[in-house]
Amino acid sequence: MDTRSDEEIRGDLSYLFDKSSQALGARMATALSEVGITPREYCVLSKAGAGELTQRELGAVALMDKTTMVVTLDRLEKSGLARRVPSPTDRRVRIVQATDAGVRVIRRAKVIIDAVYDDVLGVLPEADRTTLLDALVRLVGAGGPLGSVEPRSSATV
Amino acid sequence: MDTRSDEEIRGDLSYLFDKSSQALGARMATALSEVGITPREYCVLSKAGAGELTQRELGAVALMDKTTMVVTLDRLEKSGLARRVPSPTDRRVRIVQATDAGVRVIRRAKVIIDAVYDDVLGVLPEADRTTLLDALVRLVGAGGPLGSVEPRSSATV
DNA sequence: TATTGTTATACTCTATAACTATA
DNA sequence: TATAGTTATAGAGTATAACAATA
Repeated sequence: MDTRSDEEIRGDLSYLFDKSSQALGARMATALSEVGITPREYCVLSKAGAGELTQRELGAVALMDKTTMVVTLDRLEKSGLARRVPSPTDRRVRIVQATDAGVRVIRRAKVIIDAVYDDVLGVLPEADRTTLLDALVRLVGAGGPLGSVEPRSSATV
Repeated sequence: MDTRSDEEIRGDLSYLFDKSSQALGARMATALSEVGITPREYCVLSKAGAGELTQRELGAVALMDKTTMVVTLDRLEKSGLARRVPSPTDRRVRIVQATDAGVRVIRRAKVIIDAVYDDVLGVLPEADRTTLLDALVRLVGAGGPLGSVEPRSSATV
């Protein structure tokens, strides 16, 4: 598909990141379809777990809009993997829980995901793998050039 | 925004790639807006150059659908950065050329892009930077686990 | 008056299908 | 019959605004 040489794409950081993200996402979607969920559904379902979080909190953790959360949960509920439980203390909010079937799916999905990671990273020598992951965390993590801005203390502003 | 620790996100390769791609894309879009083009427009315009490629060929090189190419070129033409020239040999096809203004914009954009790359990768020690880029090329390049499949010789099939 | 979750709506990006004009 | 480019359209994904129920 790509007609450029390895040397050419090495200088195109945007392409390297975009392609990595897109290709891994596609692989993951294919692999997870075996257990009948999408990567986004796994993200939500695995964070919901036993059920401590409200829809709003879950949206905050999974970095998605509350309206996106609604449609995601609609699908998870329809396929019997999650349920919305009314909060006993606040009748506005709903706690999200993975069902028993949902917990089983998460467990199987986790195995699949780890296998894909191993398969992808397996082409790299152990030392390079460590450097790659550490470098990405450095770039993307708090304070990094691609991470969210650290909330400064008001004194520095 | 992200409430997880560095140790947690280190195990989430999908997140690392997605966030890298998304955050760099956002930074790049902001930086390039200074010269009035989007990353996608830069991609097309820089590959068009003096004008050797048809719309279809340009779409193949830039990895985008011909209908996406149409709207991208419509915008580039409207802002005076590219033009469609009828091919002298085939009246169906159109050669895409960057205008003089387009060439100037590409040149300025290239400086901006390199500055962003330097700024982002600058937080890494030189050795780690090399390992990171080499590793990504290995993963994404031809034959890698996230790359396009090499067309095998018919003998091996 | 503010908040949770829902619905309706719109916007972007991208792709599919149908069309035209050529070959 | 096939191809280059265009148009129309539809599908994801995501976001904004208005709304109902509740605080």
